[in-house]
Amino acid sequence: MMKKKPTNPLLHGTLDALILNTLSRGGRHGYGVARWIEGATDGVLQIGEGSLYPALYRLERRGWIKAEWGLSERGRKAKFYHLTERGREQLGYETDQWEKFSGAISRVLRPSVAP
Amino acid sequence: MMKKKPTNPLLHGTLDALILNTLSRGGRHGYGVARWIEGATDGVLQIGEGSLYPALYRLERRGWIKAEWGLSERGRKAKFYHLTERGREQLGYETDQWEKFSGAISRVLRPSVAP
DNA sequence: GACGAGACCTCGACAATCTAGGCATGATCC
DNA sequence: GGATCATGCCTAGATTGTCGAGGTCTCGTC
Repeated sequence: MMKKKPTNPLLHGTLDALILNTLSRGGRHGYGVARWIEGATDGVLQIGEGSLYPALYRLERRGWIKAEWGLSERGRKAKFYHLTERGREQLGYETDQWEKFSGAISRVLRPSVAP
Repeated sequence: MMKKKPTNPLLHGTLDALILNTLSRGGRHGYGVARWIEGATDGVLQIGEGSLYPALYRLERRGWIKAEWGLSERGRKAKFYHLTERGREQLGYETDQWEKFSGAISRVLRPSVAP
């Protein structure tokens, strides 16, 4: 059977860090952030727009990113985001958290590695 | 500032796999599963009972684990769970998913690793 | 006989994601 | 000129899973 989960709950909580990290490589508009993450992971991570935009607002509300309107490479109006100083700190914190927890989970899930 | 998230959203979706994996090492009662995971991760992962028991019911409802009452080592009545055949398949599936997604996330968050 | 730890259970709140829509514009192709 | 697609933004509602805070019962110990 192997019931497939309807969605992708593993993304839970990591989307913030993914977006912050993406923006730490240079400003990008929202749509571009999602495309970049998909490309960088060979399509493994798919960011739906219903997840993307709420996440961007959340990050902006918390002062971790800032937005300004501009024109995309293709000549359409687009909202460009860039990391703030506090956003960069937050990225560091969340990256640490990710390594700590994902490491712990991996050690349980993939046992029997000789020490 | 580095606002600390109230809870631990990284656990989202991985708790099932953690429980299934724990039970794949031998039957255990619910309380013992939580204690084992905490011990195996040096306390990094803490499983609250408000997360634990709902998760166990979920897994049982889906046919991945089965329960029977018994007596704990300390002589108290306890519900012992063990993996079913479908649970073992599911564990394989979820472990694969975890490696796939956590690998993708790690590659984004920790870039610049020479190939 | 009080008290803590073991072991179970449940309710309500909450946070984050997903589904599924909608809008507008520019490019491409028939 | 019209259809269609990709780009780019936005939102409402449902869903899911975790968490906090409560509660019960029993055993062992002091």
